Amino acid sequence: MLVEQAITSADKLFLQLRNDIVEGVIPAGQKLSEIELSTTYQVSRAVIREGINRLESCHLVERRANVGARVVALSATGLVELYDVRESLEGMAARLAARHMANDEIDELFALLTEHHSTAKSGETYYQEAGDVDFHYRIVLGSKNQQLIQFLVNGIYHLVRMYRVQLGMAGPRVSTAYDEHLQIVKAISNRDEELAEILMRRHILYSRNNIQTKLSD
Amino acid sequence: MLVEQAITSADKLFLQLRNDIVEGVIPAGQKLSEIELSTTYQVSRAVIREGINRLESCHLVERRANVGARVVALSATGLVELYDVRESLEGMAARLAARHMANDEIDELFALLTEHHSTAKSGETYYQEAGDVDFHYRIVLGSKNQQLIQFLVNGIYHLVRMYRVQLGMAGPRVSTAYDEHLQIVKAISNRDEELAEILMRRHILYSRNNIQTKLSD
DNA sequence: CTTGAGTAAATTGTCGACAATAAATAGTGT
DNA sequence: ACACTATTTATTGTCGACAATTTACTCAAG
Repeated sequence: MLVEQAITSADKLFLQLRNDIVEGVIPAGQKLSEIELSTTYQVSRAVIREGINRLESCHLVERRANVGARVVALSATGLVELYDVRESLEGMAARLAARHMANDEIDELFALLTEHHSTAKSGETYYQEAGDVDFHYRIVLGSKNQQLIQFLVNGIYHLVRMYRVQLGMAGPRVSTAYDEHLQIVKAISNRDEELAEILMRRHILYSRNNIQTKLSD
Repeated sequence: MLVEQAITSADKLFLQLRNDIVEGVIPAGQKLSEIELSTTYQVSRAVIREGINRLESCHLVERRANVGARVVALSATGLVELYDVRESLEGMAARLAARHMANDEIDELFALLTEHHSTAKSGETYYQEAGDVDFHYRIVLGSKNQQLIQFLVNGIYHLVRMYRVQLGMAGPRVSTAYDEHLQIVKAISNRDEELAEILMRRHILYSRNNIQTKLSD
């Protein structure tokens, strides 16, 4: 996993706040008061503002001039919209991965899948979700497209996780996902760009539909 | 066109800096010294830092802790990578536009195309590029996907423009683009999502290839 | 001449105070 | 009681100064 190391205190604050927001410690829609945060975290307002600015770049908070920042309000619509973006970008990532991934990277991917599969059968849902994240993460990195990597890893993934945690739909659909993952890796292994993209898009579309029906209840 | 109005002085500075960077007044790779900028623009360093932070969210500058910010270094690779991302996202935008655009919006789009076409025949290259931007812009808005709109309009479009200006390839391929635009709008008008996406992706792929060959010289 | 440690200069990070703006409250007239 | 205005309060925006860090420079040793 990519390690983001904090250098300045603004870095630390940013990472902590991002985690707190993504994991739901700070709930959606909540106002982020600069004064309040500066007293709780024992740093000056300049540091807080710096941190909030970065959260804004991740689309995790929204600011209005002279009013303040709030954690983004989440809605079923927003999550579904996000999945459309994911479908498009990760589909492209799978296509590029089929073009650019090294052979040994693909081998590792196969190994990872079987390992996750055996762990999943023992019923540990935590590892299931972690495995899913890891899988998508490697495909994205395999695209070798820095712009794409940047958008997905530093932006969209945190957003998706926040939505899923707060809407109470963490870690669904893991049992069926394994086979879909396997087919994708096979397509990449065969250097079949077209199929890799199609399968990845379907895979994410299924998740989208799954979420949409769950939200109807 | 969407009007971004500046409220605070940090807003004004951000918009000005962004424009200067995108239009090449501030060249790629240049260091953005906080002290220097604060003297030239006659504002405090806090305002400068705020502005630079926002430029960072647009991926127009890169910062390193305790070192400073520089305008992103551009390369042929980077531009091509960006076009892959565009292909994916705008393809999805065209698909969603075919699903969600209102009939009168589509009519306006047709009208816009013929108008731009007649203007272009008089040979005004400025309007050609503006027309192209306008066209893509409307498709993206027609997707009604706020996440997608956000990513493209506030992020990628500025980046693409910067790359194109600085690599000296503003406004190419306008003559052939008209027909491609027309076919896309027809597909949207027929509510043919699949075709709309395919045509948009091809359209952007052609631009990508065009740029790639030009960069080889 | 090159390499390295050590020092000096310049730049960024952080802080607390003040100014400007928006929200909340109190007061007045109808 | 209601609507509207004036005032107060709280929050964000901006500023200049200081601390921490990096970079540039000096100088001595090999």
